[in-house]
Amino acid sequence: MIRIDQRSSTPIYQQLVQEIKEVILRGVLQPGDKLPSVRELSVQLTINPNTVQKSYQELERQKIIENLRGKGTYVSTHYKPREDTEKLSVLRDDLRKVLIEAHYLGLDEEKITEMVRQLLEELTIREGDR
Amino acid sequence: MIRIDQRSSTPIYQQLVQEIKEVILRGVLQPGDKLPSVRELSVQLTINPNTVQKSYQELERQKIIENLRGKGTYVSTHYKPREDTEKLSVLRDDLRKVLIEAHYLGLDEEKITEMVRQLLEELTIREGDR
Amino acid sequence: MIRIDQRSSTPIYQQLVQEIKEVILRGVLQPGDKLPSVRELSVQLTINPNTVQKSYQELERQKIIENLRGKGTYVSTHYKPREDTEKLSVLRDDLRKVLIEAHYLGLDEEKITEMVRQLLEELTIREGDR
Amino acid sequence: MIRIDQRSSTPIYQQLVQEIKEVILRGVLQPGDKLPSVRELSVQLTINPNTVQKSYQELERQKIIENLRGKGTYVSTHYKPREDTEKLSVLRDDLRKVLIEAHYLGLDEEKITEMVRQLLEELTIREGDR
DNA sequence: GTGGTCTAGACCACA
DNA sequence: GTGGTCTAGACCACG
Repeated sequence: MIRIDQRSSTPIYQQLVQEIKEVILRGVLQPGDKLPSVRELSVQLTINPNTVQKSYQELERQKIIENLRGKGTYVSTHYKPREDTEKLSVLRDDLRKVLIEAHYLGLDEEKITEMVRQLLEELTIREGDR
Repeated sequence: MIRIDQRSSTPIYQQLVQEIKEVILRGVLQPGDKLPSVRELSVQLTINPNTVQKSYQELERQKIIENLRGKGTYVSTHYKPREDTEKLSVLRDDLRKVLIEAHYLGLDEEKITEMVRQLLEELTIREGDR
Repeated sequence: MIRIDQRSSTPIYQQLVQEIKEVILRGVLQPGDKLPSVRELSVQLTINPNTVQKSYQELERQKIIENLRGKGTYVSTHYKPREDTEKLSVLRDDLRKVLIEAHYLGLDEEKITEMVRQLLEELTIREGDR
Repeated sequence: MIRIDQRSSTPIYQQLVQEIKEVILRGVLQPGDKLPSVRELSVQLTINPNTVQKSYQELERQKIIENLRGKGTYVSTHYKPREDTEKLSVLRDDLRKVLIEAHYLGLDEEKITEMVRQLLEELTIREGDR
């Protein structure tokens, strides 16, 4: 369900954050669901527990998951994006970078728009819809 | 014309690569135009010459600029994007990341699409069009 | 009357100690009053009986409540704060932490003082006064 | 300048965060000043570099300090507290806890208010004022 | 020389 | 059994 690329230059803990966010967004993990324990996941992915820990803490900081004392970690039931103009401006910048890159790879506007459309569709297939 | 954020977590040399690519894309620098010398630019941006050097090397590797020995560095006159399925897949992944992030910031598909549209427009205003 | 936040990072048993202290301070529970049994309270708050037990023990250690064997747990009738320079110095430290935090949240001295005043007022409304 | 209590139950990294915040608030370290490097401070305090690192990262997250790529860590020059109702409510709660504790230590309102006044005074002595 | 990441392994508090 | 903290030691990217 979750894949880590040990060879990638992006830190493992960030990959993991990313993957979990995606899994939740797609509805594979729903609000209230239990995530695997730190130890469990570390064994499964053959990475160090501390690394998993770091990812979980980052996700908790973002209010996407929450820890229930001694019971484990769960997908937040009440995640609410809050206005964050700074993050929004960062997002815009990241998007700009990607679009510039796309141009240099020879994609025209049409192809880019199509790729966006496709990805958005992919990401919004909820489990419940199946 | 070019701005570097010393506090950003993305390496300065990568920021610079990014900025130069954007400047070229927007037509501020056109094929055949001369880029500032490493020393010049390093002074102007108050960053280490080695850092500028590294950026120029990266851009040269990508065939976006070229160095004429003793004469300086110029925007390539013959840049041609080539099919690169690996880079394309990386791009797709980066785009996916941004879109996931957008969702968690509370943007719906409409707002995302609009943002893409806006950025694409911004990026394709060529100097020549003015 | 008593609220526990399972998601909070402060241990449940400490939250409970805190809450009971507050309830007594406000006079909702008066000296001599009976506290709910461990079992009762654990059911009511849907927490582990061991956790309630731990809280009661802590409160007993602080002489704030007392256990009459077989009869239940009662608010002490003879609580007397005793000079405890160590605890006082801990308190001072905790207060300092809060005040530093307040500054970093942008509160000026006036606002801080006002907040203290308000809270003190809130806390000293006794049931008997109603 | 900074003291860590290895025996304390509060994590070292949190103590360090706290201490640095206080040092900055008192003006011993001013905006733009360089903090000791991770390694340096870890040697000085005889704690693990990772622990210092964790503190620095937490402070950076709070925008109180910032990292200048390869040059070291500096006190932010443009810290601006931003409206954060959630943090404010946590602060209020913490303050309430302290005040309750104070009552149980036998302090009356007058003494509490006086202690607050004293601490506020202590904390707002800036280096520049000396 | 600076911080960022990761591993291995240990201990502890909490429920 | 769960996560939280800490240490020791290693490697790496960046400037």
